[in-house]
Amino acid sequence: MSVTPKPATGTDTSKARLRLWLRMLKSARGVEAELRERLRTEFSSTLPRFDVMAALERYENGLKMSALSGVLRVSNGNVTGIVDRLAEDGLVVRVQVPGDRRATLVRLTRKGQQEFARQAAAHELWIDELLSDFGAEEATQLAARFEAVTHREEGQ
Amino acid sequence: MSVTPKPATGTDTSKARLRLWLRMLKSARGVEAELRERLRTEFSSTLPRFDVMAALERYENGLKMSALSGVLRVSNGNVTGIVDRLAEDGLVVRVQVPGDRRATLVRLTRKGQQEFARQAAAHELWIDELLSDFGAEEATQLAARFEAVTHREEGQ
DNA sequence: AAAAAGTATTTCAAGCTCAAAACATTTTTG
DNA sequence: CAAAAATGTTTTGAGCTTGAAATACTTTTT
Repeated sequence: MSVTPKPATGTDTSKARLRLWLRMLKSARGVEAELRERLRTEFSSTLPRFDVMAALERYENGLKMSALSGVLRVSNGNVTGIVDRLAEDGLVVRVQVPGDRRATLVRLTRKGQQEFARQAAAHELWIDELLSDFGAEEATQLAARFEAVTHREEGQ
Repeated sequence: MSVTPKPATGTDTSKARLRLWLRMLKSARGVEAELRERLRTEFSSTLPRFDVMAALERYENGLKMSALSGVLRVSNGNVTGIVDRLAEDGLVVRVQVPGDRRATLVRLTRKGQQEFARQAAAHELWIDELLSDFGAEEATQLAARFEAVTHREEGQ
């Protein structure tokens, strides 16, 4: 009698979890693909760019590159290229941090704020449409249930 | 009085749906990242490679390149590179289709079947662990609920 | 003050991803 | 039959992604 149930392949439960995962993945990928497509055609942009702008929107004082990759949970080097391109388009700026010559703060420009506002409004409408099978209550319930998965994955 | 409710940003319902989407995305990405990491460290492989092998497993007679990208719902050109690398490793083979000199059939080799069996067993255990917050019943229920999202996204 | 350890960011190589273009071959049409 | 349309695949170019290495600077230790 072990305290932790012995993990076994082929259990009813493990099969059900596997099916759930496959569904979740298919759903999430489907919605994501649709969002990518619409960002591309309607705003000539991408999901990673949108994600970066969304993060910067929440932190008006700007974020250091490392903080940005931390918030987005992507690798350090990853953000460099995305911010490079956003900066080329004048949507963000890199600002030197006074006391520390290593660090830079990334911030949305006014233009970036305006552009993000447009995209975010469209984004919310799209999600509303794509998840229209869920009512307010069910959506709230399900969201709560998924916290479990999220929290299992290390802090925050 | 319109038949379809007028879409509006900032509704309670649309806010709830947005939160649900953000949670789903975070959960799915978290699990996916963990799977990628484990495939990388334990099998020196990747999720796309695993996906391709899983598809080929289900179709023992092999799949044409176009059918493969159709099943996986990724672009045509995408699969080319993944299959190239799997073929280099001797896990799949390209077989000429008798009547049609344009097409090739991709098939798992014996080695590919054996390797996939190892990985699939580990994969099921990982999912069982990562989704351990869901019991058999809840998992089944949720999976059913997500069919809605999947089916909203065009055929199959 | 020099050395070592730590922090912040970028660069690099490899692989994934897409849409669009290019090729090759087959089928249909005029 | 020849031209045109359709089908099957690969190539191409741009961007995203990662982990690891390289750079640059700051703080702590000795």
